[in-house]
Amino acid sequence: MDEQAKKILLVEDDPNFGTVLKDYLMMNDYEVVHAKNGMEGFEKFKKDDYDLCILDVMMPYKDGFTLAKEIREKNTDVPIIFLTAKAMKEDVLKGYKVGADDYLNKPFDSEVLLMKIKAIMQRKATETVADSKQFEFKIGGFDLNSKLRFLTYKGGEPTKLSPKENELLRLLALHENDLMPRELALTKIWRDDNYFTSRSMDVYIAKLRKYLKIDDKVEILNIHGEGFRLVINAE
Amino acid sequence: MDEQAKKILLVEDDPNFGTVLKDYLMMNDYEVVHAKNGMEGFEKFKKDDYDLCILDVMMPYKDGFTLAKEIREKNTDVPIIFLTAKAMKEDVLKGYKVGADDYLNKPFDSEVLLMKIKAIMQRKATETVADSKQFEFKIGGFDLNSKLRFLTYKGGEPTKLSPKENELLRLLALHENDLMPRELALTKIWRDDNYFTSRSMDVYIAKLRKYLKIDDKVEILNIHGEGFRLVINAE
DNA sequence: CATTTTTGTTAACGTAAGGTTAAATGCTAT
DNA sequence: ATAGCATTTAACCTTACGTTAACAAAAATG
Repeated sequence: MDEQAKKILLVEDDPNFGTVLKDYLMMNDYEVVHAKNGMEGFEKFKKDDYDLCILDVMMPYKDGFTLAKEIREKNTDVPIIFLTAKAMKEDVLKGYKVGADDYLNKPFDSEVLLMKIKAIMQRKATETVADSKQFEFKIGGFDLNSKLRFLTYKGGEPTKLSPKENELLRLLALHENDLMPRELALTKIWRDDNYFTSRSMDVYIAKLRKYLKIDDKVEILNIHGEGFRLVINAE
Repeated sequence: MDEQAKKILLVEDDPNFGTVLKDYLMMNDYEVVHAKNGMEGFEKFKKDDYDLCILDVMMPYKDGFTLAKEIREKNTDVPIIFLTAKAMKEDVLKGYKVGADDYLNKPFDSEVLLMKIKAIMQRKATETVADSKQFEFKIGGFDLNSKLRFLTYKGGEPTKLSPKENELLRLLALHENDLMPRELALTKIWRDDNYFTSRSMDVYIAKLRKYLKIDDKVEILNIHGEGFRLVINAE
């Protein structure tokens, strides 16, 4: 079952600490690639697939947040853990905006890190099955191809969807007939939850409703203060 | 499953280091041919098929980059790993867009090399199966002979394609009706991913579209921010 | 029922990506 | 050297996206 060693990209400029951490992780059966700065980290990231990234925040050439942002552009799903020097509130906040899964203040207990890693891997393992690999949805009379980003109604001309439209509709479809919390879309798609992103999301809901209008069995309902619900009515 | 020992061409002028490295690789079940300079390296390369080349950069008679370029002329697919002295900055390397799969700074950890080799072999293994050996495609009313670089429409006069046109169309055809990521073409064909190569690719997309225009069942669609899709519509 | 909060809708704007064309450069073979 | 390609660079244009703003409507609050 637990076939393949999970691969971790560790980006840490302090050579001592980095090596120690790497060894520790490897002792715990992870495959670890160690990059010494953000620049190198990104190169390594591009070259391979990783199950987790651990990024130091303070680094020369390219700090951890910038690196995370670049990584996110290429891959929306890799979990990221930040290592921060002190409990800087802003740092933490900034980290979550980029879609961090966790953060740790240095110095930290290595066992805690290990637990966090395990938890994240676990989460990903169960998430992935249902979520991550599903790209085709039947939504009433529509077919959504989420990989190629198009929406077809009864085999007619496909409508092209923008990335945001596509992700939002996909998320709604994953929660078909169920509540899709506002906050979920904002953190997953917009990676930030504030007044403006929320407004932006509303704009996209409007766009989707327009697309879906031709099928009156399909509608997006609002649940005030909670989120939205993609409803597919029977014939 | 893991049938044949992978064959590695090692070109390294330092006899001590070269021998040690060769032995180390052979201990890890690779078949290794060791050449002592670029000249000899190229001779050996021509004489056999290799799964990987490891080239020292600094060598008398013919340096690693020059050798790599010659190798590339004969074979666009062999992975190449460069061994460079620590002093050399990445900037210097970037000038040589030979399509290296990786770089290693001497002195390096032999385990790291081994991991890189494994990763590269793995990558190639999954890529190669479907891809590497296919040279004829039916694209709607067209026939593409990718070996001779001919594009024929309904048995008419063949159009000659330039190398880049040909490779790009072939890559699109390999992903027929599916997304062909921009980045894939840039790394595989242009061996570099920047503003200009990207622009260049667009120019070639335009050329291909012009060729394909006579058949209105065939079109190249853009998926904004992702890549292109060669669509072949039914009758 | 007045007021605040949340959502709906449309349009405008800025930025980035892609499309097109032509000129400059590079390459190869004569 | 130079003619004839292939390819890249450049400039310029168009389209696509996403955010923001402004205003309207609906729902909650009290």
